Amino acid sequence: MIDLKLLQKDFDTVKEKLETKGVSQEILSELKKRYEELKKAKSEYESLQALQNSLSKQFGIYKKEGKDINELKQKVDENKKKIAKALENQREKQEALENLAMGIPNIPDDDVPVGEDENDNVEIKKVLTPREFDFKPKEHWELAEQNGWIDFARGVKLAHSRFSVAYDMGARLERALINFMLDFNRKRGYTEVSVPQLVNERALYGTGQLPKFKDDLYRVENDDLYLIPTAEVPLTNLFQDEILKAEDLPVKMTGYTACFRKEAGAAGRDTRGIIRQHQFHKVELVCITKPEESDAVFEDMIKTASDILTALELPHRLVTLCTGDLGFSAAKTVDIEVWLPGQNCYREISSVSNTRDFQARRAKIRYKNGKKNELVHTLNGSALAVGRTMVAIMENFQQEDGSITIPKALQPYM
RNA sequence: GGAGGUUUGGCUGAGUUGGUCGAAAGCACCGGUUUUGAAAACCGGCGAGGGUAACACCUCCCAGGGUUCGAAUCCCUGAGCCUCCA
Repeated sequence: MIDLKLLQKDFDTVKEKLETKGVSQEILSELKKRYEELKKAKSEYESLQALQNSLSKQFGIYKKEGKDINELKQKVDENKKKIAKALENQREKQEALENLAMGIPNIPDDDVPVGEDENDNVEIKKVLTPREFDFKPKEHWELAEQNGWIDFARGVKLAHSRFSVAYDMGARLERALINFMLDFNRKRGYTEVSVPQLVNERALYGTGQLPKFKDDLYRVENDDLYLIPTAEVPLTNLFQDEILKAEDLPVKMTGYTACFRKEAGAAGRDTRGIIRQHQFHKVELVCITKPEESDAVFEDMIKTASDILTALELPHRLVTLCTGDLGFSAAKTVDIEVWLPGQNCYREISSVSNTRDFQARRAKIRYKNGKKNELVHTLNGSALAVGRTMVAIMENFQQEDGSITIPKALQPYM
């Protein structure tokens, strides 16, 4: 959630920043109005409550002393009615505010390039040079089927479209990659954490998937739980409602989970292959930091993800997302795109975001800064998406006959 | 699935004949005195959120509802933990 005090104090700056993310001034004015209304409703309720409290105290004293309480009782009853009204009003205002505020995206950092969509993203650098092919490289689904690594038809039979089955070397490669990545991250100082892959609504509000992106989540009806779309959700919410000790920061975690997404808005995109599946595997990084350290940690996370690709000999590039392409919770995001010779383009394989205090405010994650409690910064990033790494290995390591070699770094894991 | 117990501040733990209880006490922690230094001892401070220039004030004793002028304390519903039975 954005800082409503900041909105009230410095409306123009917030407005200017959020306009680049597609939020209209009208919505922000409305938000500010509702915030002010809530404050007013709150103070009305509280002064009535204060009166009630002091009358009640008096009531007790009168009774003890045997004084006549009829007059007092009448007063108190009247006030009670007012309180009920004021409380209802306050609740209405609170709800009205939250309904709006929870749907407002994070404010982009100052150094995020302003732009409309992915075409305005800014490349930072390329790492490793793509290999020259003396034959026409195939796309991964062709290679996967030819080698018997992935069975698309049977995935559909078991569930529905966008599900697949990995066999033999395909399944082993997936497992090897998970282990390789977790070890790699662990050596970089990230603690391995294994978390639930079903979470409650509160957690999804905390990281910002709800209320806006409900359509993209799988929900377990009977227990009112959701399948996680990314390990960011459980890993970040591990600390919801907590006040961390300054000396325990930064918390650096890595975790492997399956991820589940309905891909509601992606009809027709990437329908072939395993680029976009309803269930995929991902090794995630999540960090909780003091505000002043989050930039450094952000860089460390990007470096870690990039270094995994380098270790796997996969050419890639780093791209700063422009304001229009920035996700809901992110103040700044750097995507890592891996080179896919079969598709002849770079495709996203990791996305590292600093959400600043946006998620921390929603999930109430704070730390003790001296005497004061302050919101932490939370960051998340993939390191890496396992399925897409498999795609990249297949396409980059394919031979003319369609066979695939395994990157040296991965061989001990196979 | 059935029966019972339990849930209090960072921890331990009082408080359950409803009133001045946001809550005793101890530990931990912070500051001071003392000390060459440390320990011990003594003195003081010490939950969280909102609100304020600072006070005041409001809210929170698992969560949500209810009874009452007034609830940590009574009633209902739910959750977590524990024990017993199936």
